[in-house]
Amino acid sequence: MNPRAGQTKKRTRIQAKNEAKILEAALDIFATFGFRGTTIDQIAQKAEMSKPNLLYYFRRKEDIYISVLERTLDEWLTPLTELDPDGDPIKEIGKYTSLKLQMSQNDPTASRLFANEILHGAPMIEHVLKGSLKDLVDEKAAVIHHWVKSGKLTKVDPYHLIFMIWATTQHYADFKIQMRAILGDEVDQADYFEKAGNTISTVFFEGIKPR
Amino acid sequence: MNPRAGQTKKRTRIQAKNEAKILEAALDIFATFGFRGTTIDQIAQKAEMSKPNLLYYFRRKEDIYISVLERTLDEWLTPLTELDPDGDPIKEIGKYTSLKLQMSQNDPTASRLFANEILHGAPMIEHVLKGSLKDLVDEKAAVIHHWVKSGKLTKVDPYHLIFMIWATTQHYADFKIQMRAILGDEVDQADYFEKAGNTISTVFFEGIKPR
DNA sequence: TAAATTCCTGACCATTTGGTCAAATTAACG
DNA sequence: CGTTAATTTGACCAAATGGTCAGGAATTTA
Repeated sequence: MNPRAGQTKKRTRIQAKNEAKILEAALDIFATFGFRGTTIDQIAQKAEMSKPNLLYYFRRKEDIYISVLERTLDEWLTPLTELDPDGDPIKEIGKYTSLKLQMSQNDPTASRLFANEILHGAPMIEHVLKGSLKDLVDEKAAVIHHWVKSGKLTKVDPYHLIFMIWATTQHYADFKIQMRAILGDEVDQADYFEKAGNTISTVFFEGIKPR
Repeated sequence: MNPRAGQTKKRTRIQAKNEAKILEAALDIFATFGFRGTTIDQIAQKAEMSKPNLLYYFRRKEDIYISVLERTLDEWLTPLTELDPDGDPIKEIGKYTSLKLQMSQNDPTASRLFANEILHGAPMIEHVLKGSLKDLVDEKAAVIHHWVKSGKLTKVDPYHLIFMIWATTQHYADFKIQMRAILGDEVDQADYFEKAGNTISTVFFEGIKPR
């Protein structure tokens, strides 16, 4: 019987193993080629199984895509949840930025997957953006707003500050190819992301106008 | 006879009109759905002509895509060329940032088109990135480096500073849907980009650490 | 106006691709 | 071991899609 038909039947070992294998392969392919650019055959090949067998676990291409998105979303939102209202503002924002940059370094596919989805109008995850993401951002924007009010930060709009952090850090995952075209293999060296982090925090904290 | 077969025959009025119509329609569609996500039929419908007629002007889907990319590339690089080595560094970078942000506001499709292309590995424009783009960036990075050396700017890496400017400004085109999900219709108001610009220049110039 | 050229279209084709299905194979279990 | 359920596969289908082509309509040119 099809495993996804019988709601929450007991999950077999084989089932768990194959589903994981599929999702792992799918993340890579979807992140590179987008939803429409990806074929089921590609995923099946990368997951080392036949197409009908893959479709035995996920009935439709869309099901795989949604599963991959959901799986990555949690991980993606975690860093922001850790922004501590009681911590030192500069340190907290520094930690957050650094964490996001690390994610761009260690798991660029996740970033590219979302970039693709959003660029194409976010047809599958719009409700998440308007739901849990918006709630989380609203909450943390309030925290930042409070920091600004109490004079611990320069007067900036909290939302746009968050957008700036997202933009700069995710850029290192999404546009890495452009960076490599300009800087060469340097972008694959170990100290590249360190340099990036230094520049980002210098600009964010001090600004480029000499004091 | 097919207009693209006879190299540089005299361009007809009809030809010029239809080619422009096609490229305009194609920009929109390609920017939204990416190369593989776009069908020739979609472009033909938006350009108000039949598919065979469209293929009379551009023999292959790829030809349209490349034309659209090339057409937008020049416009895209212009602002950076205007960074004046003899101007005031803060003013020059402010002008550049503001110009790029304006482009995200007025022509977000162009930004999305490139984002798509680069996300997918830049298969069509890699040579441009490694060529004229790299040259231009190298040149302007040298200018910024000089500004830093002479103490007119905080000590930052020129390349990463340029990347930061690209990231923050283009984010307002590429991720507008996410912003709208979080902020609502505010993002379509006239003063939204003004607020964005203010935040960006405050952070870039002053930093978020209070003086 | 008549010939030549450009422009346009409906019909058509080959390939790709998402998805199905019956039947074979393997694993699980009493 | 034998029965039952889960897994895998090759063959197949229908729709979508990139692209072709012969010929008709419109436009330019002589």
